[in-house]
Amino acid sequence: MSKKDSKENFFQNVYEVVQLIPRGRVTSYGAIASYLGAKGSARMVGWALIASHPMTKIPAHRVVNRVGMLTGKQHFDHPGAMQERLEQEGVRVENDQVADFEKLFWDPSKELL
DNA sequence: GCGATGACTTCTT
DNA sequence: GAAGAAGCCATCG
Repeated sequence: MSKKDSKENFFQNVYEVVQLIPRGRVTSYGAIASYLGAKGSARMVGWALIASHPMTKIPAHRVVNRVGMLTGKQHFDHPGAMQERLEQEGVRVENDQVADFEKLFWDPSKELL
């Protein structure tokens, strides 16, 4: 831990935020990135989830893109698991897209504030 | 070491 | 308003 600390911190932050997402709620990569200060680097958030998925048990299915589309469902154990899990939590998903995404949107910088 | 790709977002045409 | 291109940072080939 010396120079890599910054990067690790970013990953840790993502895990914390995603784990703090209330059940039946979803968020976007940009929101997390912006909250962490990586505004513009939403891709890193996605990478963090990929790395975190097999590492930590975080509800990555609660994280979707800006339009609420389950873009990363393919990265789950089984395609469709993401949607099933969301529905299991009370989130309605249609055509790999979160219904009422704006309503279920969970902004860390606003809700967590 | 350079090029290409990726669970995205935002600006510009 | 919609479509295309660029930007961002890290990992893989």
